Amino acid sequence: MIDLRKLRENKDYQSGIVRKGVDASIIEELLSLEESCRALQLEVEQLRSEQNAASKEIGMAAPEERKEKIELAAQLKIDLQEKEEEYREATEAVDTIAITIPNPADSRCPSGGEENYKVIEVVGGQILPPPMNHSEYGDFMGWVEKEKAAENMGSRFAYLTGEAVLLEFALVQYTLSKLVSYGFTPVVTPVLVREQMMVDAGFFPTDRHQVYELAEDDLFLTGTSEVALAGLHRGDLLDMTQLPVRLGGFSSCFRREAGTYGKDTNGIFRVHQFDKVEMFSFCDPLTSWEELETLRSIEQEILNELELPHRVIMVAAGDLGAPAAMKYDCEVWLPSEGQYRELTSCSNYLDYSARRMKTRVRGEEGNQLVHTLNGTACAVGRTLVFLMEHHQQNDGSFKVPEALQPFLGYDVILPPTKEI
RNA sequence: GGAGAGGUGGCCGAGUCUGGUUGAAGGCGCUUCCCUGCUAAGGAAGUAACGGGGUAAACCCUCGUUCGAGGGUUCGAAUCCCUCCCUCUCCGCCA
Repeated sequence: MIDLRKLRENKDYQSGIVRKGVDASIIEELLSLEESCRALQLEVEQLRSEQNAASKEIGMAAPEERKEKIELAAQLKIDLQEKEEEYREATEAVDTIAITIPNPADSRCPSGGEENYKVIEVVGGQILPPPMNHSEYGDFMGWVEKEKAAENMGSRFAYLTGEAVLLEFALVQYTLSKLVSYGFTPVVTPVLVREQMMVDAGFFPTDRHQVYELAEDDLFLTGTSEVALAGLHRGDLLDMTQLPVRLGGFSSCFRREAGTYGKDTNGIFRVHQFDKVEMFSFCDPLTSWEELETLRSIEQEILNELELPHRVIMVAAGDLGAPAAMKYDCEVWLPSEGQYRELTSCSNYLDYSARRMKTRVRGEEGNQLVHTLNGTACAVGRTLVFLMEHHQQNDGSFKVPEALQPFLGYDVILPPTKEI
């Protein structure tokens, strides 16, 4: 949720929203609704104050005076109820719009859409494609089974088999131990959440169409453990000494991938279900930008140790999700496609999600909302895609990156020997 | 799934039957001060959040809201009624 007070007092705040693609007229409308709402609030509160006072008198009054006083209070109540109804409608009108307004983009974000990103850093080269692309190599190694998956589950599903599974768990182990060394608490999160949790984490109403819903039970399958991680401190008042609260969530992630028909149909680059280790931070509002840099550096450290050439881009304002004020994408070079593709990302939500969740920190001058940030530590399936292209050898074997070797047990995986 | 008990401030815990001066006793914790070689112990005071308005501004004034959530009854609800959520105990089922 945006800060309505800031919205009316701060022009930059407004323009940050416009840069996200919201029509300025909507903001104008919201502001005028909000103003009349406050005027009504004042009236309601004055009436209620009178009514409260009248009621209080009754309690103290002598029995013979009561009848008269009750009649007076009853009339006040009728007036109050009328005004309250007006006020209720006004707040509803404000809320309906306010909940859809995205967090303003930070002024440092480039303007524009998907194409207007700014390259922050490039690490490693743009190497030539290996003999097999990730999809072919997955078949070759017997690591990915998509045909049966298509029959049983539909498109965009896959079975992961053989050493790929061992690689998956090595990746998870490796990532989690790295996060622990940075002070993250590992968390295995539930993947089903209530609607309100989706709203509070900043995903609803904007991204509702991307989420699987279990209508019978009013639950939603999360597309990232971030949702449940955020909920770990919903409604809490934290101590400054606790911050940052760093959580490393592991969970399967479910995404409908609506509107991506025909896109990335090869292999397991884009599937409905994958496992992910996610970083989440509840942070002191004063240091959240530093925290964002920390998340980014951890992501890059992981990419470097997995020996994946990549670049970091700052996502343009118009391409940011609703809750993010700024976002870095780490894009890894995908040799078979000859382009950089997103593998991880991290963003600073500032107080957008915290406001909905009412997660606060006790401060010297009153309590304030915390800032929340999140970043991908390891999106396992997609990481495998890049590993399969970058570490496949000419003889078909797979060279295990050194960082993973302790967690896997060997340094090379040989192709399966053909059965006759 | 069946039967019962319960959700009160940072925490614990009264109040609910018998609705009114209870934003809520008491305790713990915390803050400030006093006392004391130091510490501990002891004494005094203070200590909810959120929202609106006032103000140049405010830790200042004022109003409102909040006793799991949302409705209802009433002049007035922590207290009565309804719905939902959650926790605990017993039974059943179960990886």
